[in-house]
Amino acid sequence: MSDQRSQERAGGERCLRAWTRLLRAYAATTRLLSAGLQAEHGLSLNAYEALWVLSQAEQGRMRRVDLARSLLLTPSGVTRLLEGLEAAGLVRKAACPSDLRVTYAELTEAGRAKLEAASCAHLRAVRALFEEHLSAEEIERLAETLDKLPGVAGGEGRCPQSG
Amino acid sequence: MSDQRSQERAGGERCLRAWTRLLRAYAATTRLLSAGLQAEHGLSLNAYEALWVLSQAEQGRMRRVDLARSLLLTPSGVTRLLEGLEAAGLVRKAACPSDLRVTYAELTEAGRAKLEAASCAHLRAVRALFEEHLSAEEIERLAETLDKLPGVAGGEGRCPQSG
DNA sequence: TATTATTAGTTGAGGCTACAAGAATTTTTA
DNA sequence: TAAAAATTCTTGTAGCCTCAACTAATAATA
Repeated sequence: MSDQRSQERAGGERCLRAWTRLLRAYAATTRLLSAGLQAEHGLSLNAYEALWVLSQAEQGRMRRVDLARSLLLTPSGVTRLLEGLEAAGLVRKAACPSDLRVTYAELTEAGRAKLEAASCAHLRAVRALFEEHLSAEEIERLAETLDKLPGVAGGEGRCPQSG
Repeated sequence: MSDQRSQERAGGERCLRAWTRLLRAYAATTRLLSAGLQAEHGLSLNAYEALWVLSQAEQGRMRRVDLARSLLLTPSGVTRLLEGLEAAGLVRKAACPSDLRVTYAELTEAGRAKLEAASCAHLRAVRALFEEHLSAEEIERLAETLDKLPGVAGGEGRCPQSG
């Protein structure tokens, strides 16, 4: 009967529902979208995202640490990811003359070409996924809502290892 | 003409924005929430979810295949996940007399206790994560929207009732 | 300036998950 | 009812990622 208590519980259930949906939405959508990317271009989702982030950066290059923050990976995760991309010739290392600690990750021409080749089909798949099930307003609102969760907005993701 | 084309592009960008937010939201929130669960109870997120799903099932047990669908894991993923939970004594195997192919995953008393012990702090963390950043309506709408994405609602409409 | 703290990045070990292949057991079909 | 197909589950292998520990370089401080 206590109105307050039942409201309490409703809040908990609402959060739990949103949370499990988020987990499932991630699992379901990444499975769908990574399949095509992997089959057609041999790229994982994070590999694609890395190429894309680099392509948006000045001179197509970034410090590896910034790339990590941008992708929400640990520094070691970036090292491993770039290992593959470097082996494939899509990204190369570049030194930073003013700070010998940093190594840039720099998009190669092949990397840019690969990104362009993969983008068309990938973007189409992303659009299909969202637009076939959600209205424009729902999509917009979804992005806005997720943006408010901690660590999601902008490029200012915090590195989990040094936290 | 150009109006239509620019609307086209706006739709693409909207989808892309929602998609990258979803990726980042997953990465950011799972990191936050799994940390506590792992540190305090030695459970991964999927291990917790598995215990929870089992606890909601009749007699605290399910066919492994159904558990896989519910968690959006492959059958092999479930085998490996349950390996750990069985070794920890939280789940046990049980035979199905009517179909010798199936093995049930069955929650043990220790498993139920572990779930109960972990739930309180975990639920609090989930609530904090959402309610500190989103309004009740936003949370509600977020869950509803994600539910419309393919494969999210499918596992079976589990409306969690607080354990 | 010498020392200490911070930052950038890599490496080894290990966890989690998928995929492919295979074994055991129904179920379907001809 | 025998053969084919489908279902349930496990195992080997491999990819991707994290954490802990480490090196190297820079910044801050006494």
